[in-house]
Amino acid sequence: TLAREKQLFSPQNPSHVTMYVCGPTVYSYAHIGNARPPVAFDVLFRLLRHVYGEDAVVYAANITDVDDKIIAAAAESGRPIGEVTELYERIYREDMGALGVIEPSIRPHATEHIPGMIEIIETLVEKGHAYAGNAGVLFHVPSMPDYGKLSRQPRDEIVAGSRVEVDTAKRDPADFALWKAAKPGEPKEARWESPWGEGRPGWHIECSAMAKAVLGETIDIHAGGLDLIFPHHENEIAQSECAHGKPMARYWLHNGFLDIDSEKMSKSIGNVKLVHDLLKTYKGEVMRFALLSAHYRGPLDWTESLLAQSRTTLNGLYNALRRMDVEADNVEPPQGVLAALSDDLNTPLALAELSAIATEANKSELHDWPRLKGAMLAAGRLLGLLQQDPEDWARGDEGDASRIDALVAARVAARKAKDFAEADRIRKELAAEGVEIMDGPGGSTWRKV
RNA sequence: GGCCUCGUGGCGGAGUGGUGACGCAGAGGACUGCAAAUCCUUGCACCCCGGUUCGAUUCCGGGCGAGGCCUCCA
Repeated sequence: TLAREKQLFSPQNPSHVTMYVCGPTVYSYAHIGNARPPVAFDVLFRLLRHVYGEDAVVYAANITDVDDKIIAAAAESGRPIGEVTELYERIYREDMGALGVIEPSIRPHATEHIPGMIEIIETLVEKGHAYAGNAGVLFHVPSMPDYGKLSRQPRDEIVAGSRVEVDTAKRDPADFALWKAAKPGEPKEARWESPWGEGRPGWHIECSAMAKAVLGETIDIHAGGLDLIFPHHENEIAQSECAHGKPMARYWLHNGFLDIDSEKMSKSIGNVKLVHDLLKTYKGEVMRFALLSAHYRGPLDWTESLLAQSRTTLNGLYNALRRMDVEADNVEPPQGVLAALSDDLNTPLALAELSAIATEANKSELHDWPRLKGAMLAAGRLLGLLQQDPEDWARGDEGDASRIDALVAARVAARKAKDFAEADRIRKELAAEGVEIMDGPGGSTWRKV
């Protein structure tokens, strides 16, 4: 984003590659749009680990557990702040896990890094980039000559077109809060001692401090949603670079927005879809496939038809794996898939490559199965797909498999005896409960549709 | 107003200065007792207007259209 072009990635230290993605504020359930960055950059994490080695990549995704919204949510429900944040963090992790997101290397919590935040703010005050007032400490935007380089917002325009309320405490209208003085009535758990009295950190400083603490002053990759470019990431840059005198991140990546049925997801339209709820209807892997079906930088329109297509395509891929009933070779990911992902995470192209391998596999003979199955699974590992047992996938949520197995066996016997009326009757009976039978030369299999 | 994306066939969605990826849906065929699954075949796609070029969906300019950001929304 900073360069406005694709660049060749080269880490500062190939044995210690660092990436940071802004994580959730844990005060409620995550919606499907919230899931896009964790899923997209999970693929990046997997790719980097493949290229540089599992232990060489350090991925930090924070948990924002102090924030106005959290305070409000806690007050509203009458529960302690810690209880609210713990609950929603747990749900968040479960939801992301269901989408195939592997745990980042580090999950820093804002509340664990307050001293680090205070330290950076002190440095900024000392260096003349920040000043304290009654309401807290503010970053002085004009003190940074190249402020706005990420969003390319001319500073005057920020002020002229902004929705900023005139705040007399600010020396410049663009100045933003580093430290917010506690207001009367605010809960104890949301205030910390500081050189400027009791209060809590501003949003932006949290990420600056956490990134520095767990990854260092200059990180390789910083990523997040498009909407964070301004002001969040712009302000992170301002804080970190003014405090440390070096670039905060060498590469910035931002994912596009997710729409629902061609409309922006918003509470006012009433079309917000929570991951937690969607998981009751769709398998997490189907949702992940849908999320990866568009390039991460582009928009993604979340529709019923997208989900249906994703499910069908994924079924086909699992079908191919199921057919190859052999031990898979442990092979490198297919070149085409690796090349696609290496080119700015081109997941749609990678999925196309995967489909091509599946087609080849469906045409192949036994002696090619270990290699092709291995190739599909290796590609799947990079994408976070196809890691389930194909039999389990086919059987879906069907609990009583033995009863179905018995019926299928009875039908096989009927067919052998050329009693096709009985065979068709059994097939019809199973179809009524969503079980589809597939007859092959080697016998009959079934799957839950 | 400023900054920034994007506009590809029924749908999703890559990509490229010159033989129309891939998936879904549809049509035809093979296979099958019939199906399903699978395979094969099939689809006069690149918003409009100029320009550059032997040739543009791809490069340049201008329109039109859609969307995002402009102080705490991924």
